[in-house]
Amino acid sequence: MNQAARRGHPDIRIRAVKAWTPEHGRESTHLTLSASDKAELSRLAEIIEYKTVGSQILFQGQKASFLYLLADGVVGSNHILNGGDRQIVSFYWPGDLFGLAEKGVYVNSAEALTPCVVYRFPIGKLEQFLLDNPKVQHSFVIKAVHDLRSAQRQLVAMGRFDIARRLAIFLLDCSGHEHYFDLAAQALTVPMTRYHIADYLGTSAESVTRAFGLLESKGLLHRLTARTLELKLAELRTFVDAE
Amino acid sequence: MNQAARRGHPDIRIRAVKAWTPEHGRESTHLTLSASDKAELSRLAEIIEYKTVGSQILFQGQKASFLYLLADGVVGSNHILNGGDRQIVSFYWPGDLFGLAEKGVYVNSAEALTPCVVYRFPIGKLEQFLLDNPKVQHSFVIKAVHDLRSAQRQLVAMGRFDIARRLAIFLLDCSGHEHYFDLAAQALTVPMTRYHIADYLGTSAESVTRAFGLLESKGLLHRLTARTLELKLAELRTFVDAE
DNA sequence: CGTACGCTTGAGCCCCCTCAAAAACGGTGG
DNA sequence: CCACCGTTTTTGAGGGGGCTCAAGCGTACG
Repeated sequence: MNQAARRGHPDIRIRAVKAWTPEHGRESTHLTLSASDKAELSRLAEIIEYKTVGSQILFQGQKASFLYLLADGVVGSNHILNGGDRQIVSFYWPGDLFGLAEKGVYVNSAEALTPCVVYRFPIGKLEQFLLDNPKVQHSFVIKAVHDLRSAQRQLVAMGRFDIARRLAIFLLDCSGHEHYFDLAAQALTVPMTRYHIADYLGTSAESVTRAFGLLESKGLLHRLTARTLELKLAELRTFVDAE
Repeated sequence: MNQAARRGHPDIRIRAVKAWTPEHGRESTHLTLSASDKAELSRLAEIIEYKTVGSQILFQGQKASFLYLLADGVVGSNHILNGGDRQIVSFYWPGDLFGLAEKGVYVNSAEALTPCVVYRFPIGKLEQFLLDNPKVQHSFVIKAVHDLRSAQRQLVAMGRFDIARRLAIFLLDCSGHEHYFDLAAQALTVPMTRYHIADYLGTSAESVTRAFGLLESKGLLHRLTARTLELKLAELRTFVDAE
């Protein structure tokens, strides 16, 4: 078993951009929960650590008893088709919720792409807590809407962008996550393999490599190693915007 | 102005499949709201009719002041890119919510594909009502999660299915909406043009036509007219499942 | 009855997929 | 510390699905 109970209590934070509230001043990337809400939430949950890369956290088709909040690490959520093809539906970063279900059954599997720490909430207790705490439930609405927007953005990318542009968007997304992007050096540490990226972008690992080659030849990034990239954020953005 | 106030109060229903509740017996396609909740909700909203096909209900980039509940008709929600390309992010059917926003601004435009009737909720009032009525807010969580699943399903289709299969999935989705699918005759009345379908499937109108041709040649459907199709549901499903 | 829009069909080309294999990398044990 | 081995990444060649451009056809509406 590659999971273990823990002592320390990592912070409970939910990563989301607000839907209906205009932003004044500096953007905040996380929702604010009161200290007591955090405390009560953490009392509902179990903290679980997945120490080995590649651990399966939950399985498509399994009875859905828990909702997961990622405290640390990166998780990939994928859907397997009859033919065996795999589509990664989303990557999750610290502060994200995962364990999407339909009629009580998980819709996708979830795999740890790095060592991970998660809060695991029993669905029933969590639902009751949310009904008793409308403000917290409101945060969950915002989070769901946030994830819906992300999915739609990816949908637009899949429908209208070629693979180089999809990759550029993906890298820009990654660059938004502090722990994996060194602001000083503008260096991104990509936590996933070419295969994961390919399955996320709806293409093949070979095409991902070729797209990296193209972006590099255009001077939009520089490969220090296969998994550490020096990004030119502004140039990548104009490349994407040029459509 | 192609909108007008109305007398009658169409039913307030939210179309969604539950996330964490296993289904016992017959599936219900809509959430249940109490009569009093419905009454209070309808008091918050304004009923608006869009009588002409092609009416723009809201615009990408506009300040988001309202959330819309579709009571009758079909709506397309699309995102326009710099280059002018259009991606339809979702079709909405009676019981669906639309008007997705980020930081107080609509992310997509919404267009009436048929004459439509909508409930228009002022966001501020609606949010306050949801905070005061946790059970109703819970329904909105379920609905957001439902839409998230739909977006992810479409993502899988875009990433892993060829155009004929995407079209088949789309037609199967359409066949789930009573008003447009005649169960007795197994005849679907498609409310959108080839261009709409193409922009939804991430392809071109020409390719949509050719995909129709392929499905027809395989005996999975029969075109009575361009917009009325006799579907062989079971055959379409096995075609999709064969991947 | 004409015109605009939606639908269909055809021809040519390009992006990207697949198959194949080499090169680079990382971890393990001697 | 180094040699070995599996995995990951890269490169190459060939073929096909789908895009674009173009034109003909059907149909609804003024």
